[in-house]
Amino acid sequence: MSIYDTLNSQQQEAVFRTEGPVLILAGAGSGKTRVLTHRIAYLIEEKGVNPWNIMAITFTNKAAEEMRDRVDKLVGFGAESVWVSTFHSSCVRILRRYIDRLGYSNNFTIYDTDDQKTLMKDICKRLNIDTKVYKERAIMSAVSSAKDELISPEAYELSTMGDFGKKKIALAYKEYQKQLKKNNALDFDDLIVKTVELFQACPDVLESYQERFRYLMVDEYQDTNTAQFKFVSLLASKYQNLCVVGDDDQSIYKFRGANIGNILGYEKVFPNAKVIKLEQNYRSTQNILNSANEVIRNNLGRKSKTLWTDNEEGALLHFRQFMNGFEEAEYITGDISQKVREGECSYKDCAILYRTNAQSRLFEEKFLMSNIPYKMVGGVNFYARKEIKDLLAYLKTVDNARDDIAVRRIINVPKRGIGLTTITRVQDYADANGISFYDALRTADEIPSLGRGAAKIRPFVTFIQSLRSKAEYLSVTELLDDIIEETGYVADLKAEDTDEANARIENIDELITKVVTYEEGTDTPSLGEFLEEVALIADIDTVDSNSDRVLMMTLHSAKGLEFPYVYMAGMEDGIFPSYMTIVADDPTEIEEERRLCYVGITRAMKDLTLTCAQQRMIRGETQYNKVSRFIREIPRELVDMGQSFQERKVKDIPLPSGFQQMRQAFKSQAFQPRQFEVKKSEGLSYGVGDTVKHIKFGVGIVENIAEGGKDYEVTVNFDKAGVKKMFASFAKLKKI
DNA sequence: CAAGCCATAAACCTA
DNA sequence: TTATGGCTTG
Repeated sequence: MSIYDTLNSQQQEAVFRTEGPVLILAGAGSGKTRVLTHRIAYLIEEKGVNPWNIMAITFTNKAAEEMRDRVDKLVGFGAESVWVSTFHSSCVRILRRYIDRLGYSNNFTIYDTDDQKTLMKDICKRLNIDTKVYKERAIMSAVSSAKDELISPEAYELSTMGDFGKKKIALAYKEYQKQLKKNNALDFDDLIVKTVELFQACPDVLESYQERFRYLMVDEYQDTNTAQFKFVSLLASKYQNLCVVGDDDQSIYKFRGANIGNILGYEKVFPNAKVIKLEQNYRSTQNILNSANEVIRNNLGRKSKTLWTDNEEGALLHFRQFMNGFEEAEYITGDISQKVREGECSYKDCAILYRTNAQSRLFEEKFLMSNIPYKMVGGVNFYARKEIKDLLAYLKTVDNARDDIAVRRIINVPKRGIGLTTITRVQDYADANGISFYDALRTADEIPSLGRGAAKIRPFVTFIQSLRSKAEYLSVTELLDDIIEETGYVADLKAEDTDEANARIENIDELITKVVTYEEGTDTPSLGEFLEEVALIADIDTVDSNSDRVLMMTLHSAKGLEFPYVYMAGMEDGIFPSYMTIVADDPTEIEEERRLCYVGITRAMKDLTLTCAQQRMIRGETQYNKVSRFIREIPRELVDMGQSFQERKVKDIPLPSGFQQMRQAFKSQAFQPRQFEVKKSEGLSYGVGDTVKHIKFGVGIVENIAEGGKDYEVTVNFDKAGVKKMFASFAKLKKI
């Protein structure tokens, strides 16, 4: 009995076919990670391949770690020499070694989205591009897509062909790359692009990596872009042992340049490719799987496959519609805490998935209120917080003073009386003399236009210089402590003594912890390596599967994960699918949303709840959305329609049958007054003279109720807030 | 010349 | 509802 006997025959085929190009079409939950890990084990143990010659590329660091763990368990020795990492960290490792061949220096900095934006803003100013007409964001995304497609600034310029707007972008693109190089910095896209450039410019480097990585495996292949594809195909072009695993139905990163053609056209690029389909699902119940199949069936342009499972039929899916987002959140949190209380599951078995991060706030509030432990993935990235970025900018400045963005970020943090005017003058001087911003600062005394300003700059330069010499012998932890101490960063926050300032201090403490953890866990810790690790960290990477908390995240972040109980919230047209894709001319955009829905449904192992709200506050405005079209695509016999929260609270109203309610939900236009009429008659549980409670204004007495069109207008005299008029359906008054 | 205040615009998903 | 930029004031 070998470890391979536990695989089904398709999985075995995928494992045993080690030579030549292989495309594994792996449906959701079909055990692809298992296949990949077993394949690595097979290569090492049965084929005698040196682990050193194997490379596996995953989507996130978390997935890489997980894969390494599993390979470790499967293979007795040598597993640690297998190169398992993400595209980005693989490329960084290669570039750290060879990027000098492209004229950068090897200690380059990595710019995150914020840094990119700062730089782009700068460039627009410099090139006199009116950011009212051409938004930095739009320019950036144009540049980014160009890079994803491996279009150089020069090639982009040629393609503009008299298009005035594109010409501006071409100009900005060119200047942007020039500045990056001057700052000795790369953005995320560059990490891939420059590696490809390196391979193309230096055949000897390419050759050495081709020899090293004789067996290549790429996970989540459907989300690779053109540049990434070029990267792997260059590496694989010598030995052709490229095994890619993906699912075209789970391609959800088109907006980021993912080229679904990479998977649909794989056989064209590698004509002798062996295609293997994994269609047996080991994760979900039949009901969940059938729903997913029915939804995704509505997409054209996909490789046909139908997932099936031996698992039991399982519970029906649940669908619940609520009056508003508050009730939706209340229901989901209540449902989770009930399940936990009754011992059905623990918190970590549950996940709430939503389309946009903004939807998380209501859940967060409810979780806090009901004392439920939770962890939110995404939102404002820890490393994007101001205080963290400030401190990191100090570290970056010490590490690479050519990084103008970092230097300019901290030159006046804390306040040193160096303002925009001074900075501009220094920048002009630097540009005129072809030196970096920091070098200009060092010679501030020689800049005539500065005048008195030069005196303010001097202490800053001295400070940085002393940090740099200390960096020679101090650990990263000590260096960071020194920076915090000398700048008085934490001391200033303490003096502020607001909740916000305290939260910032906590974040800084966390950063210190992270530095300490890093230094303890590495044999040869270095400042540069720490900064690099920080730059490439994704939110999902920090999720600890051991702690017992409810997870909440966007549908995108949920890819690759699974949970026994899944709640998909905000299932409304306009939210999911998003408004943008509904009004778009391009029908494939809806298809991408549908794939996202498919990803969401297939995260669930046992139980899936779909919820939506009739009205929802979006950026301070109330919107009325109809039930998501994706709900309609799920056969109703697979769904339990339940009773809405509203109706459960008002017991004396006879409940409509689930079927009727569903029909109504499906029929409902964006907003039907008739529906409101129903709510109106059943809604008010209070009358004139009753004491009521309002969520914000507190306790008050109802003075008047007036019929106003589709709603009641209630006048309440609040103890604290005074007399207020409000609409009954919005105010959510409770009789006490 | 810098710092604070007010008006205004903009909002998806991300390594 | 929040972030950004312009404007005013010290």
